[in-house]
Amino acid sequence: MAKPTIKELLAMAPQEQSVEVLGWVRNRRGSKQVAFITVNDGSTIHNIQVVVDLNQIPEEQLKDVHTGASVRVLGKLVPSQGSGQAVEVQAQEIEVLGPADPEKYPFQPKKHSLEFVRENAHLRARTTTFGAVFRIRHHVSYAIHKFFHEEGFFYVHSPIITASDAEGAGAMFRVTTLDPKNPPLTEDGEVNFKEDFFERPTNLTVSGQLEAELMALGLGRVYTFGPTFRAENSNTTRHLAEFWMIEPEAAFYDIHDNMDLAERFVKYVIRHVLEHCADDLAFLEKRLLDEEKSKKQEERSPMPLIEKLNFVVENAFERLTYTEAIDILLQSKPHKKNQFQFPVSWGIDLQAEHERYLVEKHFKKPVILTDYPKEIKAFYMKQNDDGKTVRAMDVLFPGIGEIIGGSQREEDYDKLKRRMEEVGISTEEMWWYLDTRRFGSVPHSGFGLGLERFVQFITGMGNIRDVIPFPRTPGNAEF
RNA sequence: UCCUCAGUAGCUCAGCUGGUUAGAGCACCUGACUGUUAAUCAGGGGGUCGCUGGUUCGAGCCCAGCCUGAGGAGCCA
Repeated sequence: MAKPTIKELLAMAPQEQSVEVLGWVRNRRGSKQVAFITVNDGSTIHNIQVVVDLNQIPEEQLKDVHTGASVRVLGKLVPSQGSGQAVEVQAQEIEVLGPADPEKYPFQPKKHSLEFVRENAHLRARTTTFGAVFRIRHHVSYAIHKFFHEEGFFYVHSPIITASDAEGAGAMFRVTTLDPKNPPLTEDGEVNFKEDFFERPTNLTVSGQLEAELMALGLGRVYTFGPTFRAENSNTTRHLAEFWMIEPEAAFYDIHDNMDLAERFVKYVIRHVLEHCADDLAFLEKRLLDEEKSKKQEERSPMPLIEKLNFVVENAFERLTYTEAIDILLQSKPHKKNQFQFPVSWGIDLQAEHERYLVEKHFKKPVILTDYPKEIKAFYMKQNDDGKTVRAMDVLFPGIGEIIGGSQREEDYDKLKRRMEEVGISTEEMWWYLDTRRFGSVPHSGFGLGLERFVQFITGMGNIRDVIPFPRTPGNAEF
């Protein structure tokens, strides 16, 4: 039999059978006669209680049993005499595999601030909160693959190193093997990338979308799921320099198919987590409620975490155009009372305060905005007949803002080429992208979803650095 | 990058208008306790008050610069 995890041990019927417990000590307490050790192995949020009769187990075996130590316990699985758990392990032998000096181990059996735990990111998988978050992150990732597979989408691996710097999605990390102190120069005194590894400038990808489009125009329905890099100097609770993005792309999908897909997708994944991570969600919900006790009434969430997730699953997303959204904002109280920091008018890029008003105050549910002015959106989006707007769609969520950004793509070769020239994107370097519109072009659509923002929404974690194991942010790449 | 706030024991924090030897809870160590649930009770050890400079008879507290962190904004997913 495979070694049972604590999750499996807790589910067994206690019949005084011999069991082995492997895990990390969370806490130890007790009296002269008996000691209680709570052990966790990460398989579940629940701990198993090991009971030690001090008349039978030599003191020597217990002296290194401190919070943080790893242990192997041999014992019998019995019904618990205490009220906090159904089963427990009556210890017969305890071995400390790796001691943890209690003077130096950073975590204690008490509540720590997220800032402190974040500074100990190398050990934080051992905490209750982060165990729950990372188990949920796994289930989210699994449900994403499951959803797309069931919908007939193929998982494609887009490149991480790209030569294209035309995607316009922000500052990029240069990839080079040149000596930074002494790079080869051209006659003009510029760095000569002809001598670099790829014989041209290359960067880490900021999006797999363009490659996903190439694959979709052949495989039909595809999605990417991989790391993405942005060298922006962003210091917020919603930005990372390295994050994971999911980008489906589907041939013969128009903007409405795209919206339907996005809504189905989000609901499917949340439903999966509700079904499979109930214990972790319950803990995170309680944690959030405790945290919010110290906040003002108006800053508290309108509903508890699980209720919020059910609400998203059960209600249709509100769909409206950018133009309709601007009208609502122009009619709104904050606009009339001059309370928006950024004034509202048709053509502006919506600010966080505007999106929050629409999602949190006006509709009180997820919102999909479409048909944005072309000036504030990317070159590849399909142009509407009005000549002013493009078939973009942004899905806005309460608390975190834009969680999905997508569009129907411009499939018309001439329109796409003209737009690229207008905004100054090299049609020569992007010949391969334009080629898909020269040969057998079809309407197609797709979107990008930031995995971490999604996990933030599902777990209720306020800071994006707490939903990725080892966050990369400006000035921060330890661990 | 900009704005705001914060930095006191391993952790969470208190420290009055500048005044003598800087405090509490938790953790740790010692002891007590027949089954605990972040156990409880008694005692003990533990501090470069972020760093540098300044004002002052005297600075944890006031001033300047810097460092680090958090929240908000921009950029976006």
